[in-house]
Amino acid sequence: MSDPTRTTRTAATLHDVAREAGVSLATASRVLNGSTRKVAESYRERVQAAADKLGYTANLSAQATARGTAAIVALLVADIADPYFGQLASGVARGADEAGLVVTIAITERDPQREVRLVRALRGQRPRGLILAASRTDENDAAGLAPELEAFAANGGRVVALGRVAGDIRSVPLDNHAGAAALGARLAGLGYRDAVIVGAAEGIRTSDDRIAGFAAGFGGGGGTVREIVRGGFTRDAGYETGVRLLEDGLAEGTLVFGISDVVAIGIMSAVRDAGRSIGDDIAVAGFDDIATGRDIRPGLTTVRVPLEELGHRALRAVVDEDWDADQAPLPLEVIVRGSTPPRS
Amino acid sequence: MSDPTRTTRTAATLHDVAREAGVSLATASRVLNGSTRKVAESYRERVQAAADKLGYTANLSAQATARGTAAIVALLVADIADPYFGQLASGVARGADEAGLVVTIAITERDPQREVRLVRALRGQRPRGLILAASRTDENDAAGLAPELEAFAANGGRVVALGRVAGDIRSVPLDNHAGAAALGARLAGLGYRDAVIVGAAEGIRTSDDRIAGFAAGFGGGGGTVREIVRGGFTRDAGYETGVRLLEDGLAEGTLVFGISDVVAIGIMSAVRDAGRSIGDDIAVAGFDDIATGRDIRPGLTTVRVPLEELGHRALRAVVDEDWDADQAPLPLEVIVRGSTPPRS
DNA sequence: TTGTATGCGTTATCAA
DNA sequence: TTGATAACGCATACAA
Repeated sequence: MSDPTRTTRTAATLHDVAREAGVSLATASRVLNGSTRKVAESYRERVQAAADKLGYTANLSAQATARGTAAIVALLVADIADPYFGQLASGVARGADEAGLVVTIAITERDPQREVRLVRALRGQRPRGLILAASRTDENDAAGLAPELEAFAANGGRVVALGRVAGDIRSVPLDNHAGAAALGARLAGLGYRDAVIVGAAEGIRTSDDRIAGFAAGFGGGGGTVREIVRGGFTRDAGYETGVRLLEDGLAEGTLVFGISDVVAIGIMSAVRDAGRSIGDDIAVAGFDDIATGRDIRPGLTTVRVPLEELGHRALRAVVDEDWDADQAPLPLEVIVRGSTPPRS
Repeated sequence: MSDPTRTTRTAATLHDVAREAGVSLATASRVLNGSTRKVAESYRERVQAAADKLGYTANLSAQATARGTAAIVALLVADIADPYFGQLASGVARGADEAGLVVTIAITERDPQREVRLVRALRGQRPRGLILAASRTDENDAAGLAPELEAFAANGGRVVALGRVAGDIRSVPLDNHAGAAALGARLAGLGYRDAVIVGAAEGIRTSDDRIAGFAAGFGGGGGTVREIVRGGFTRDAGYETGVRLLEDGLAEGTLVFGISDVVAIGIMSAVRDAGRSIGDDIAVAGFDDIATGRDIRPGLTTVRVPLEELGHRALRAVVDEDWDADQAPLPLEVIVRGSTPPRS
């Protein structure tokens, strides 16, 4: 304020702070941003005082250029309005906060081409890491995602993917197959004999794994998967698929397994709108255990995925130097609620 | 690859591209990143080819240091796992994508102190703008948010807040009061006479406005607000408050207005868990119209807030040069569903 | 421990 | 139109 050389329209720089404190740029840098603390207490105080007075905030971009890497982690999700990704992002954000990183978020809209473009753009930030939460499909490879990721990794960036992926990529293990198998077995044990699976398009690994797992578990328990229908990953896709299924005729006592809770909830609405009842008439199960599943009646039977924890782990995978690649997958738990009453 | 001076572990720089193309740094910069296009076509092509070959991606940090501002918009939300903020963020992300901006997200956890810290940290990115979606409370001012925002604005950053705020701040108008009043009037018209309001802590403007509006509308229609209870903004807060209300005794035919859908849904669960029924016994209404409200039965009566659009507008407010400060607030629409059946 | 000087990848000014 | 070159704000190797 007393310094006429500084205009109000420019944020205080480290230079300003150093001058104000009467020390060198290097010293100011060390006390304010440096990690190795070797500055005399008197200087330290003066610099701090000057920084406070000037309202100094380190210019992260400049820091990043100087250091060659930014304190950023980029998160790619299919749709941030989807509670699945919301909870996941929540865990990522928490971890980032702990690690002193800023989270940059990008929406793929489940478009592989778009995803590649986004990765390319995000690379420009030179983020510490890239977390891919979006469903990886075979199409992605066709769209040229792999080389982009490799380039990023080659430059010192860390790529973390949910579920397993090939290449030089860390991944947070999540055994969709086992979880779905446990669900299928449990429901077979409850007496269900006929099931329809509403999945996403073929090639989406999460969907494929869950379908295969459920079929295995349900079949192993004596049930039969009558049909596998392909829809999308959204609530509306679930609803529409549900409507179609009902039009084609769905016998009483049939179990419909939606590939995710969001889809399952869409199916439930379709069932109700068709005048059928959930549970004794048409049973519905999902996967993920999003909050809504607890609040609807009957409650949605599902497999609990610790999404927040999953996001947090993904972030740790970016940050941790000694990351254990062979860690145990996060525990999945079958939760039976009213949407699949015991069938005698 | 054929160039031995470039190691694999370093991303291609503009310098590399220029050298590869046999042009100057300046020229390369102009064709690749500059806006004013005045480069000979032959050069342009050569530069592009070189960039493609080398897999060049502009270093956004360096760009930001040079330009003094980053192509970033920072978004502050209370909780990204909350569908309210999820949808909002979705709109922001869409707008950012259109404007060529990257979205940085930070979670305030509804902690004013934390919010101030975050704003401070985000300022370091020198983002183009800052969108405050978190509920602004009077405490914020006490925690010193205002000076931080002013400093940001003084340095050319744009602050956008949801709802109205004081100072040199753009805001996306949202008439919570009017929306809640319309809801109250409508419900009074349906025959409800006694209501309890479950709000958030005093000082949270969104909550205060909705409470006041509802009271006005409901009272104007001949109803009486029996009680105003203070809880939180979460589903669990709604649930707990609901439990307490029921324990204290809630007469049949009472209408409970939750300050947001999330809260209202918590209340509904509490009502059901207490063995009471939603609708004819205890009626419940919310605000926001999140997706879940459509999928539960009975459906949740609410006020529809175009959240995605709200987020998009917030981003436009950051970007647009000719922003109309006096634009009409987004239209809010009362949606009556089964949770508030007509009462004769 | 402190300061000087150089570099980080871009942009932008100013000559050519 | 194109090309040197000086910023941009900060980190850091090296010298003092």
